[in-house]
Amino acid sequence: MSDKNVTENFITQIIDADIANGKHSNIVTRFPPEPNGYLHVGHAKSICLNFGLAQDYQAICHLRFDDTNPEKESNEYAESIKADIQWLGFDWGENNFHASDYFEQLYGYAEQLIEKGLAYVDDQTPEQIRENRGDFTTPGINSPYRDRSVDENLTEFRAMRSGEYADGSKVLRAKIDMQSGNINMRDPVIYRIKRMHHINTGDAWCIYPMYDFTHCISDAIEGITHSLCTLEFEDHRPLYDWVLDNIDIDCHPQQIEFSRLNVSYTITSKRKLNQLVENQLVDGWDDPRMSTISGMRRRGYPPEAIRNFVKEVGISKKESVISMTVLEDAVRNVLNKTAPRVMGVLKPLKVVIENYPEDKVEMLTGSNHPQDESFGLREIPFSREIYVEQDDYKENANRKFFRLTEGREVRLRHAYYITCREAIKDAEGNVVELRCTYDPESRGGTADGRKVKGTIHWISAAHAEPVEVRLYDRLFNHPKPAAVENFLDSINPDSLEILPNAMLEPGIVDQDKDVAYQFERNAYFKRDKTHETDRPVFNQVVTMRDSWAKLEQEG
RNA sequence: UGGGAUGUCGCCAAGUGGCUAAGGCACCAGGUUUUGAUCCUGGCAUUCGCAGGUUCGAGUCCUGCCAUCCCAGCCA
Repeated sequence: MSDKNVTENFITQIIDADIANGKHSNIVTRFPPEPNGYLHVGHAKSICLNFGLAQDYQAICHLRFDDTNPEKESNEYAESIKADIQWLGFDWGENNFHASDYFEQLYGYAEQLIEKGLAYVDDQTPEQIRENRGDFTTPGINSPYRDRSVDENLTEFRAMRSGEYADGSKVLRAKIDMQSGNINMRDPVIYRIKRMHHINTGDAWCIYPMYDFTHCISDAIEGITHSLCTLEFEDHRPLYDWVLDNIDIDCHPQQIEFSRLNVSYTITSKRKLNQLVENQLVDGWDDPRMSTISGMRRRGYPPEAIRNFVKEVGISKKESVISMTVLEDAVRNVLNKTAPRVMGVLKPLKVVIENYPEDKVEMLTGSNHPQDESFGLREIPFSREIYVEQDDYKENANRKFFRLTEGREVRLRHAYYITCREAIKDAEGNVVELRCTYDPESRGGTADGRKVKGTIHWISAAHAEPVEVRLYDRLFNHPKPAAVENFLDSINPDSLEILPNAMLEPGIVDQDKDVAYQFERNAYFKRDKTHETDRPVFNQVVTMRDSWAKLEQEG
């Protein structure tokens, strides 16, 4: 991969051309969320694009809250958005703006449109406006108020601002073309009356500008050069341009649309995500199974992995669904290089090594990363009673099973060769303990040239630290849950598996909370936010590739 | 029988008329390995939605067709 944040795409080509031909000396981008919810992977794409482009061109990217509809906005959301962007590794510096910072200027531009005869106050009811807008095949009908005089419009609009009219009783509309094939151009509403407390301007206003009027002007005020948004705004671009062409402003940013990011087996609709939270189908917005940025953070995804993922996926105008495996691969790639290796037994099975002295404890040396010596070594206690993974024993196993079964010898990672002698079962026939013997000459895991195919992980029973481990699977069973009639029907009932009795090698529970570990042969894990020293909880970040699981499934 | 967009390998995605159609994921086959992990090697589109046409030469240009997505909030 290149050292750029954003690989070449049709947008960088436009930018390069604009710089080459002198249209711009450099770029200014912006990420413009409405603070009405939590950010998800889809937003991550936009953040990585806008901030990444700014870094690549040594330019700046603004964070602008698109707060024109106080109905759904809150400071809590705004704060979470900032935290998510920072966590992803981006910095807006001094450039945190709000559309509401421009309310006064916006109002001025609205009066300007009125003075030019390009906007009018409409007294029709919302229903009348909708009816007269027409539909895809029927042109709209001009409002009876469309030809009010400039003076009357000015008077009416000022009265709207000063609070003389009830909410919803009047709107300001741009006078464009009720016959347009593009419905956005059929005299779009640009101001509405809404008596509502605003998170930034309080009760200063009772009229609020609409997105289409606000966004382009905000971009222009800030000197944005390239205004990047998603495909559904393609139809709005003529309106974006119309507004800027018809007010007195000397900056005209270029709106460019790209396709949204969809990841298979996930959902990115704010409404649906909210439903999951409301119905307590997940543990809040940051549930590790959620596609929210806070969810991925809690899960343990490294921000670098998300950045790499977005970069890998690319930018285009094609509607697409990216396989979740691409995201997981990005996570594994980072974790493989950064995660210290430790041993953790998820489903413990006790093993007694019959020929090992009862009270002996010896310290064995293990490497913290087999491919990177800089991770150093650690001492691991070994004793007569250990735990191994339940799945590492199988009765009547065939030759392909390189693990424990009666009479088979395996290597204990960093320790000794042991041979399984007998499985002890309870009354129901469940294997509850293994009796094994070890080869004292094989300390460290090497012996005479005997070939032992299998190496398994283990933990000294007396030294094991009990932890709760949470395993995650996809939240939905359907690759495109949003396409299912009722997306809740496609929820995977087994997306969370709690293992309350996992065992971890000593010395890990109190380590740095920001470290993700590889529990060798299992998966990558990271502390959950609820983790306490006396009640440790680890989340599975992502499994490792498992070709054995495939073989086993095939039989 | 409105307007806007998109169609290159199972999923993404380069390609901007001229050598054998990049790369990643997935998949398959080998090798190394004290993680059935990692790593390494090799295989994975005679063909670019379809049909015509222009050209010495087309995924790239033209015409027609087909498929899919978005738009009728006083949401963004």
